[in-house]
Amino acid sequence: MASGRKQYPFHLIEPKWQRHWAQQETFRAWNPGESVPAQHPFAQRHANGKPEHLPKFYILDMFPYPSGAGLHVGHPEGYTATDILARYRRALGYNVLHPMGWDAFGLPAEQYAIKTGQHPRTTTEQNIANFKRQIQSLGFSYDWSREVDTTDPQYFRWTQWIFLQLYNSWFNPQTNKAAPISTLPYLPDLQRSAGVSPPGSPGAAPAELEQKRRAYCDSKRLAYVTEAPVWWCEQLGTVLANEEVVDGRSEVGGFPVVRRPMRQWMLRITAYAERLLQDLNTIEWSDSLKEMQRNWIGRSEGAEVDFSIAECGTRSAECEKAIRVFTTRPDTLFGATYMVLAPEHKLVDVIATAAQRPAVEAYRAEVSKKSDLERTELAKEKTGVFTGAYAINPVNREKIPIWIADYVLISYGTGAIMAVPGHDTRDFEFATKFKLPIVKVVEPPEGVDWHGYVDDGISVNSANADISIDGLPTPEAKRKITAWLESKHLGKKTINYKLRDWLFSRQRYWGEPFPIVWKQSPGGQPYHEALPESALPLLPPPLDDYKPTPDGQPPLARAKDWVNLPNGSKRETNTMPQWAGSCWYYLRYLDSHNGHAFCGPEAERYWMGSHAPRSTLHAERATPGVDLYVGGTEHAVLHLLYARFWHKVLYDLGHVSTPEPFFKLVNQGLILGEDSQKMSKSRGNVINPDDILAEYGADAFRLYEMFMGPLEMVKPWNTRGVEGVYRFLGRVWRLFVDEQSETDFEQGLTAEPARGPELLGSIRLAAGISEALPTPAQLKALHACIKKVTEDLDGLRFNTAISALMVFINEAMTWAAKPVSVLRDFLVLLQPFAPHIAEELWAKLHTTRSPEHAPSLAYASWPKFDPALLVEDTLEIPVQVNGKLRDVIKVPAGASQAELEAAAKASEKVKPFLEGKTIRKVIVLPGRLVNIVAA
RNA sequence: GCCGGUGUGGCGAAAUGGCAGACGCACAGGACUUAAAAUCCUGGGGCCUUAAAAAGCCGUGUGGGUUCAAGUCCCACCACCGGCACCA
Repeated sequence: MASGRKQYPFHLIEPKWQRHWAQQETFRAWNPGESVPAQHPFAQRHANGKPEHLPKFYILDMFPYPSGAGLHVGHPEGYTATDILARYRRALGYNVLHPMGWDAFGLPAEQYAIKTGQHPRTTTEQNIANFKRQIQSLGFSYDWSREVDTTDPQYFRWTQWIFLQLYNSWFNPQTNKAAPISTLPYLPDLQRSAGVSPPGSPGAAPAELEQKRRAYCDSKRLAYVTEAPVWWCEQLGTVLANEEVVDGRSEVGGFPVVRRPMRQWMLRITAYAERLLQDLNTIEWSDSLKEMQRNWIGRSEGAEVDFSIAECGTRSAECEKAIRVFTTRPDTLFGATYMVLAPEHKLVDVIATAAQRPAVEAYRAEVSKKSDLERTELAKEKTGVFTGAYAINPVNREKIPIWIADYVLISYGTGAIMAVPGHDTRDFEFATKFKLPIVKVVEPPEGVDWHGYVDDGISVNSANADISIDGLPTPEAKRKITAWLESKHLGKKTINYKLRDWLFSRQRYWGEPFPIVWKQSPGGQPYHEALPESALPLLPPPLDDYKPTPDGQPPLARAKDWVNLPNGSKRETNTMPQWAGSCWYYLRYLDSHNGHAFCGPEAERYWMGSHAPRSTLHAERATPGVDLYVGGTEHAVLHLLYARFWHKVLYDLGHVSTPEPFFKLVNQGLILGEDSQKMSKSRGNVINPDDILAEYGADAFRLYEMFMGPLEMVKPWNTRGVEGVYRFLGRVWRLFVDEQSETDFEQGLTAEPARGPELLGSIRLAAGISEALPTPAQLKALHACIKKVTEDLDGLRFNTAISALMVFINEAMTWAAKPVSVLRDFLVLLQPFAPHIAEELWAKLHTTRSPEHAPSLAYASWPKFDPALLVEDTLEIPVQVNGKLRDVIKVPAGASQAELEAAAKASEKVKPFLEGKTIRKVIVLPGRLVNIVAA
């Protein structure tokens, strides 16, 4: 790295202030009711202000997974942005909550444990220590007293507690809210109380009834158990998450994985699909992010339609029933010429004819071997098999064949479709391949081929004795046919979502154990039961071996004493996924030491905004929830959807007071390597923040990451650019300090490096700095800077704010006399971006007192800009002829339209362009521009 | 295929519909220096012309349009990045 002389002694300044802030607890945020010590800078700033009377600002970073690789340059990007805003809001007078913590459960620590036998806690603690050191060396203004660690029993105690809230709740479709399971009406109870016996069980035994009731409750809980296929990797001896499986092989090691059904815990997030979708309209997230969530939720409106079975392979009672399909295009029902069931559909066994059964079985076997990935990858060529059975199209009574094909998914809709090859791309491909009839029921616009035309048009060939939708445009046709189907009890309007319930269990060691035990009913069936809240936290057992058992049981199953309880019940051996801890950490920060609740209600209402005083400091509305959340796009759906889901459940149950957790959210853009490629070890283009810090210091590092470009943009790293902002900080330093004392300092430092901190104090202020009154030009430069920096911070435009600071410094470097008042205000503006150098220079400006007693820059008031100072006496006005720039004229600031027009016409540079032409029109914008239209 | 985003000097970028390229990097020339580093000053989109300049013309992915005026608004396209992807 090419670099000569140090621009300024950041290596002494930065640790000095980091220590100072830590000792003073400068950035501690105060909860309602807390008494602030009189000597704390917060108390000095807000002399009569109790925390609860101040407007709050909650600014949150996505907490990191403390990996062994240490901090990446992407982490400080978002962290610097939030830190700048946190410091800015403090200067404006807000009570700012800006916390940090660790999302510390996770696979790497567990895999390291499997390899070495070292407990994941040890690895995790080491990694956290390293992350914390790195983050602290950047001088962020976090309130470390609120630090959370998801693997701390005092933390995950409440993660388990929230799980119990889910477990003990059901979603009431009447109120559209979660409610305690005790409020769930149980049908047999109701029937009995109404004097009606449940059919077929006049004298049901209490035990049997109890079992039924339990099964009914379990079918409604927000946390429930099901058999679901998971990825099992034989070589790794573990189960893998979807994200850990790439092209049918494990991401680590590249070993084959297979689907295997296992008992799994699920969370009923689908119950919240509509609210998760609708409430996106109430929060300020980027359009692209909202769109991603909308797509993930995948709402589509349509109809369910019943097709009766005409010819069936067996004589089962099932054959009397209908096959239900979901369609978004009920208007094309007359064009349904065949049906397709997913290969896994329950009715396939029932309807397949003897002749077709071997082919059907073979196809199903083949499909079951394929992963979802293969199924979609091989999507080019459609495959499928005829079942031999027929159904009746309910609108035209035609007999249509029933096929099975893997392009129909069992997990969406009803797992069965009506195929309309005329107007659906996939059905068209399939019908073409298997020579099935294709008919036209939608008339496309003039000149468009109707074959496979899928957009809206006019219905044709769509009438029977009872109903006709011919001639209707698609939206009306849909409405009319759906109403008709409902009237005939053949179908009904339905909404479907792509969103699936959340698979919530992992077969891992390093995660939160479920607070659940399994018991045997008298009949021998196992059932689950929640632990009481008093049993929390439920700690995982100590183990020597962190691998799953040879028969595929989770690692916790190895701890026999832990699993088998004295009363004969057994513990749940699955653990929760890493998402669990990150679903609610922003709530724990509010009251992170509370031993009685996940968060105290007062702290919750204050910081989440529902009871916070409205801000009189800023022209904006009080925001419900976290005021600003910054993090990477990689969490656009999963984390941000899961957290919103949990928050809504807690809201329904009265534990939190806002329906949404994160009011405003910004995604920082990825930082690429110097070669404009994604940073990766294999490419060798990874930038280590520690190296940059050692070379240029934290302030330059912070400044550079913000100066690179807009926060949300993807942008390549350029270490030369760091040198640029580093030079800028050097100019700031030289503006303030006396050259001779600086030279003496350096010589002293070379002789006795150990005396650095002491020598730092010997650097004197530059001679030109005085209490003199600023000149109008100086005030203008300062106030232009205040205006620009303030507006840019409000708009999160850090790069242009920094350029305004540079413009100011470039001008101030030319001043012989430097008024202290101007320099002070400048330091307040600089402080959020480069806090260490700003604090050091601020302390030097207060030399009358010892630096320890100087008012803290961290709580200095943000300067207000005075528009009157920015008014110019003369203005430079561009003059255009026919929209092309011809001259720039100088006019007095108050020049009237007529004066401007006259001055423009008088310009020697403009005249030649008006020669021989007639002036048609003159556009004069006073103070801005003159445009002469001539022809 | 669908959805979202982005295209501006050698590079990162800036620009309420109103002087395109602020600020910074890299580069070139100069000052200081025995020399270097550091620092300071100056220059710079392209074309045309010229000894040098001035003036002029062109210029924000491409092609149209709206407007007195378009990087900015509208229409159609192209390229790149991100997400989803047989979701009926």
